[in-house]
Amino acid sequence: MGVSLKDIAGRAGVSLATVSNVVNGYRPVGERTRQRVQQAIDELGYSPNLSARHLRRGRTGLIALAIPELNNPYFAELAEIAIREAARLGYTLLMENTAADREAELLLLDGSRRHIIDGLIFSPVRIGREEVLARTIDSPLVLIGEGVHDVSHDHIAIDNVAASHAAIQHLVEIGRRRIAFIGAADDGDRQSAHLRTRGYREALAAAGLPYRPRLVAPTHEFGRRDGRNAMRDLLALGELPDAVLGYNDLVAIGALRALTEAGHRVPQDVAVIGIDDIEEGRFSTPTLTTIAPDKEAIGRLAVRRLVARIEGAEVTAPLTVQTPFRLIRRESTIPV
Amino acid sequence: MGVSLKDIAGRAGVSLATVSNVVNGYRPVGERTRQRVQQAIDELGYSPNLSARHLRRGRTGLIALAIPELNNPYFAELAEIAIREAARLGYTLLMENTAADREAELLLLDGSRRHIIDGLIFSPVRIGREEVLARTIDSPLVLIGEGVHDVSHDHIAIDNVAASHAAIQHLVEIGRRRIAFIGAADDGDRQSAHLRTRGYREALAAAGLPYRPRLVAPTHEFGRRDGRNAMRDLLALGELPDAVLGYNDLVAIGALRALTEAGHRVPQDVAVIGIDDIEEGRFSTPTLTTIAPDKEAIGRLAVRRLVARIEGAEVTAPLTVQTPFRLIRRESTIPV
DNA sequence: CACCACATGTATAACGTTATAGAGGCACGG
DNA sequence: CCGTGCCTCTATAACGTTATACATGTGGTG
Repeated sequence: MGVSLKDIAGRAGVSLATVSNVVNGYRPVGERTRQRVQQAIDELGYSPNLSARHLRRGRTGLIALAIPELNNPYFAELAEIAIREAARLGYTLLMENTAADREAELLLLDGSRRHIIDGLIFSPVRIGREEVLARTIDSPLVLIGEGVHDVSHDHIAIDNVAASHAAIQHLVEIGRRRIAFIGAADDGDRQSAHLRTRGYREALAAAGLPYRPRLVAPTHEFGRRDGRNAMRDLLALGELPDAVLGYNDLVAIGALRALTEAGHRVPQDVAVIGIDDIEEGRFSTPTLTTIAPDKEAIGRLAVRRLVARIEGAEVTAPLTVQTPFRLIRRESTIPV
Repeated sequence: MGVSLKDIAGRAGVSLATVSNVVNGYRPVGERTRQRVQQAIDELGYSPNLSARHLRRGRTGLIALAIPELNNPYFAELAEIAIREAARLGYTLLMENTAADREAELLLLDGSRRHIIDGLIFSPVRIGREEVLARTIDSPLVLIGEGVHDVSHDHIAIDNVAASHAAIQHLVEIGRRRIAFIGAADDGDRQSAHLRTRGYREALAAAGLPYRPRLVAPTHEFGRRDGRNAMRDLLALGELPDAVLGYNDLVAIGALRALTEAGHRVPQDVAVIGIDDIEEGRFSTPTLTTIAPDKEAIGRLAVRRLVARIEGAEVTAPLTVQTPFRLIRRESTIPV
């Protein structure tokens, strides 16, 4: 089916090895033969078989980015950045969706897909430290997000505790006192939800505000629907907060919708803030105040680190980086 | 580095071929040996090398979905469906982003990535019929979207003319008369923009309404920002429509934002409708009326068709399917 | 003129897998 | 007791590539 080196060699009247040398420039080739070979390549439309190359050389030039939610624009935006950076470094980035599924995450680490890529950038949310450590890893792995800590891999994430702390601090500064948190952790499996809950509690304590469990709404998933439903439940209970922090922008947008539907004015009656700075929040009504992680830094750093590992930085100790974030004030939060 | 068949064979004290037979069940293996082999596999943690398998067998079990805009939730939602369907059929789907870039689209067809996947679902927007036809394709290709027509490949899309026609018809039915179109085609390269523009014009004509060029705003890209800017320009020109059709939901949401910012009430003063039915439109304020393509059908059909080709339906003639769509009324359109 | 360095090309052994051909053992019918 | 067939298992040749070792020719140097 495909055109192979052998076909080119036959056409150009040279040996197979010479064609290979022309293609990858591994060894010098005379100008005349190079031209003949090149011409044959152009005529027959040859492109190297990646599987065979990988088998022989151990490299494909492919890396993968595995994310838990394809539907979350945060990851789509991150992926876009990572794809660009990978291309800049001569790699192709493939996306894989684990759909926040435990089995899918495990399969990613053990599975045969590992054999086809040179390295993996992985954002685990359902498996823990032990499970990551237990795997024998033959190709480089860079972790992103707060799913796992203290493992012997490069790890890039924002400080989730500090991020939600900063969000609450902003709400406190504009005079809010009854601050709800939508999208808290309801069981043990999503680490960043726990961390953001901690930041929420710490910030309340720092501001001298009481922690009211009835203002904290756990959700199982973290989409718009979950945010809306949780907010509705909170309102149904008769708890009207004067501010709401969403686990992420999607949850915040869901909460925003529930508040609007119930006739509460945002931001006058209730201020709303999210985390992620997805583009959607710049176009919602009202526009959404948010904590913006430095996606550019996360995406680029993850790719660069992975490529460095692939190209032989085994000796270097695993790197743990906390990328910066900043508060972006928009219409959804104003002083009381 | 990785564990290979040879390692398992050594451990279990059988031949390499026997291990292979245990793994793929190609030939019967005695119960006792099967167990020994299985045990060795479990102990050493073997997983087959996909590159080698591909090289030998010609199949990887990998298919790819190449989309023009990762940031567009429409494609993310479509991808999610396709990934599920692929998994159901025993395939893994990889996503690739062409970023609506001409070079990237061409590379996809010629490039060496083709060698690593069994087939490709492709939504081209920058290359045309001739360029698709000119490629010698060695692995199956299914096209989606309206980028290319009448090529000798399976092709799945909605009827874009009919879709925008339906949208305009709805606006007319609720009494709107000055209907703008944001996100028209401004040059030759995006086919679906042309088609949707045509549907707009045809529907106006059918309703006996004049076509006013000043109400038609072309954009180069089709995101929220583009919709907002185009709408602002329209307003700046003093053209206040009583309804707006966006090329897609993102453009419509951008237009919505521009209208809100300018103090116009949606839907009372201006009705807004989009195309795509992305989740975001179910949570915006106001929620967005839209033309909903059957994403489930498109995603599943594309994958099934591709898998059928991979598994040997070469004889069958190329299939062209137009998937259905329907109008979903939400808050952004009410009668005058 | 023998020798060596160097530049260029080639033959070939892997990489890990699967499919083909065939080897060995055993039971059964003639 | 031999031929036949079946049931297991094994040896081995590919798949397309790259790296190593080797072969050839050409020019320069002692």
